[in-house]
Amino acid sequence: MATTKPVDETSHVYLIDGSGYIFRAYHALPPLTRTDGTPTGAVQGFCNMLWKLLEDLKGDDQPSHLAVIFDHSGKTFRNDLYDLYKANRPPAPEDLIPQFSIIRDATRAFGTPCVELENYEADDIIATYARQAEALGADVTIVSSDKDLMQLVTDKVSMFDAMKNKRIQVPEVMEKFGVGPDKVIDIQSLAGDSVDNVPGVPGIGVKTAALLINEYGDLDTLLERAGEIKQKGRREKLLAHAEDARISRDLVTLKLDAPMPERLEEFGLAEPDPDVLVPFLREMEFRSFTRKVEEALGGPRADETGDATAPINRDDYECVTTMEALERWIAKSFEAGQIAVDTETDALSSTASGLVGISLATAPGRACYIPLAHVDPQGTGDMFDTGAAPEQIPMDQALKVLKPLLEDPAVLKIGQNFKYDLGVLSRYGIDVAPYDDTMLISYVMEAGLHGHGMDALAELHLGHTCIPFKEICGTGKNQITFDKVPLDKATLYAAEDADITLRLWEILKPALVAKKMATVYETLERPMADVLSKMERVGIKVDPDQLNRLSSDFGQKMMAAEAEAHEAAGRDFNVASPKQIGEILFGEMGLPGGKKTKTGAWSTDAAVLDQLAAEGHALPVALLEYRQFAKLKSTYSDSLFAHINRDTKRVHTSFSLAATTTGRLSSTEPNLQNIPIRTEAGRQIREVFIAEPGHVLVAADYSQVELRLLAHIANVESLKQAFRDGTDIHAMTASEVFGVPIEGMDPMVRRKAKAINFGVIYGISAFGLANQIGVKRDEAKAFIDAYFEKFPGIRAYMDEMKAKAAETGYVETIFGRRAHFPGIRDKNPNMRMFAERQAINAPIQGSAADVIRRAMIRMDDALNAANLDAKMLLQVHDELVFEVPENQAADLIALTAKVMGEACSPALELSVPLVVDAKAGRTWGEAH
DNA sequence: GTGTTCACG
DNA sequence: GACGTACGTGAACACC
Repeated sequence: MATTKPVDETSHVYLIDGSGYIFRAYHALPPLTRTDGTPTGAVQGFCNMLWKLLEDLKGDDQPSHLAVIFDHSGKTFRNDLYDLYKANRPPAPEDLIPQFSIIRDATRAFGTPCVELENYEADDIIATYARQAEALGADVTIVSSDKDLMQLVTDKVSMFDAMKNKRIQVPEVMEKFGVGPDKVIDIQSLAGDSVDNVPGVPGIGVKTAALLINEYGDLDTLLERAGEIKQKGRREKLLAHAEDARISRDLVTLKLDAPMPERLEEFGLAEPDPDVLVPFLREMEFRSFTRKVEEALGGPRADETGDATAPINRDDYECVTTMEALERWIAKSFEAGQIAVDTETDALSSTASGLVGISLATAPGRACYIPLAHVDPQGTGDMFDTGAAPEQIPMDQALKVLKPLLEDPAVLKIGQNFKYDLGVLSRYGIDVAPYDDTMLISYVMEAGLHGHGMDALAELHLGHTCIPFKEICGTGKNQITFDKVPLDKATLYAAEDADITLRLWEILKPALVAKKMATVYETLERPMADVLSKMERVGIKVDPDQLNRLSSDFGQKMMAAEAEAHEAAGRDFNVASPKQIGEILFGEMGLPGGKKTKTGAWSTDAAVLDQLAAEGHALPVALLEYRQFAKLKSTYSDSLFAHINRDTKRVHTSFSLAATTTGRLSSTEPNLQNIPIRTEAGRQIREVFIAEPGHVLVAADYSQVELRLLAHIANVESLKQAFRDGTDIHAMTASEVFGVPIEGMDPMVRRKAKAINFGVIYGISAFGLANQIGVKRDEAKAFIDAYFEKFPGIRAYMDEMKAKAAETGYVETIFGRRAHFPGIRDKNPNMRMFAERQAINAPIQGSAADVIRRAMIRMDDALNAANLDAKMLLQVHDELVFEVPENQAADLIALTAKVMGEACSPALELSVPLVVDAKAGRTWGEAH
């Protein structure tokens, strides 16, 4: 921060014209944006200039005092003098506007006073301070190249053009205006200024004005004696526009008695505080600039404890191969109280991989790798392998001493995507606790802004590029598993992961608290790692024989459909190629093509083929048939079979906690959240998911959670009442919108209302609704209008979410989870409208995600308390699937209804009931 | 690697 | 007045 120090003859006061800086910075830099979409180009340019100035001034010209002065937004007293003043200025560019206030923050972050005053321009404040400093005997430098300030130049006051690195003193002013600084005002009054819309005298420029002033002495004398001028044109112009010249003089004359918001003495120069400036620059994501500043301000503050942003030095990592060294690291870990932990395995799946090694970090830069199951890198790995494995601690011995550390309640274990490591270690008998997860911390704060994998976070927060996995293990068919990586290379990679994780935690955890997102993290995210890790490990049983039967059945149907398609087309072609299908249908057969894909190719999706089939063509029917069975076979029956775990004979999906913008989970390898249910053929896949003998599957799903939450969030009394009464909500909507009684309602009318209800959740548009229910666009629009008429609260909700997103860049769920939409500020209207629909949908979808997360987190304790041997297997957004001994099914159904139904309390009292439908069956299909 | 299609909520 | 649009995912395949 600036200090207070008196101004006297020894002082040198620097006054920076901030507004001039801003515009120069804006035009000098490309339009950078931060990851959240905030434009930052001008901010960076400004920071660069300010930093460079401060650096350049070290030495002879070292300022004693320094301040940045800004124009205040809005009108000034000059507009009262002349209402056209600066009237022809175009408005500031749209992406500059949000940067004005950030630049003021930047100035303060540099520890530099930041001055502005309502009703005055920066120039007036600069003028007032300059004269005051001069009167105290100080030297003054005005950092600006604005000619309007040249009237202030004296032998004590000079200007400095930071761009051209040029000092402007009396001779330079003389050169520009042809007169001394004391006559600059007179020149400007005559010459005017088209940029500021100062009228001046038409036809008189700087050259002529200088001539006249040098002849007549000053403006007043000139105007008095204008009649004496010989040249007719000049004489008449001056006589006619004398008043304009006087107004111009009032406009260009700088105030020397502006009120001073701060005393000059308070501008005492001080070195920027790295603890303020560095975090600011980092938040702005000026990565290389941040590092530069860091180094200049005393270098990275790496000490014994290490600093998260200190340079990463992989040479300091230790490969731990003796018990003695391991004991040393364990002791250090207990001492540190918090360590980063990362596991290396021989495959990507936490449920089907062997532990290969563990890395630890006790402080930034202090990390080790403990290899446990590395083999000879040159070895073939088969029974003829004679190569010796590298020297390492036997796994059981190492785990025996690591277990107390990893389970110690006083030592926090920090991981990145820790669900993975929890799962691996759990299979080796270690239940890690307590823990933090940097991926989840990042997700809670910045969902929607960027990915949350380690590479992305390291790049973002540390400006560090991690060693690519490919570089260690290779790629394609030459890829090796981690246990074959030589220990030196493995150590670099593995220890770096732990090091980075610890550094990320040191940066992210305080930010989590500062942003008040710790509650969301603690109640909705962190516990989920445990819950999901357990579900993944349990897996779900599938019937392998049944899968095989389905695969061959689907295969036969594919072949039949393919033959039919070839027959209908009159030639052979690749039925799986949308490109060839398009060529045949819309080229050779000359059918009228409907939709195009976004690349301009003919669309051949199911909607298009359905349409053509309805028109009586045979080929699209065969293609639809083929596609259906090809999908079922490749994506489901074949894939599920391939995913059966060799040891458990079950299928173990992996749930991603930080993949979606809204808070939903996703499921991969295999995706068990999109198992078919809508068609008869597809439902056969569901029948393959079975329970162990003596057990049943129970599927418990929320009934219309999203609509219920919408009713609650948008506070629509009639909808809430309908849910309380247990009314059929779509019928009720139809009745309201179309004015028909619920009794004996036409199912088509109800279908339309249902589509509207869903449309609302998705951020409805007439086009989308028309498309969905097959009506004309204006008809759809009429439905929507009628809907909003009946439920004005919904429209208010939508407007509110759009406004909130536009203002803050994010929207929130009922439990405070945030979803960010950088596209909301995109200059492309389509992108913006897309972001608006997302912003409407996210609080609803995200709140539903929060609700089921709360239920899942409580479920384990609830099952234990009820003495049920049920296991939670899957989550499908609004549904939980359990496996339970047959005789406990009824109890489990009652329990799920209770736990899921009461998931919001006590944190929140929902104004609508949450209804849960639960059913038991021998297969997943049966449980529906 | 990108685009298209299609499975789910 | 034209433009392109329902929200959120993951996997397989064709094609470059």
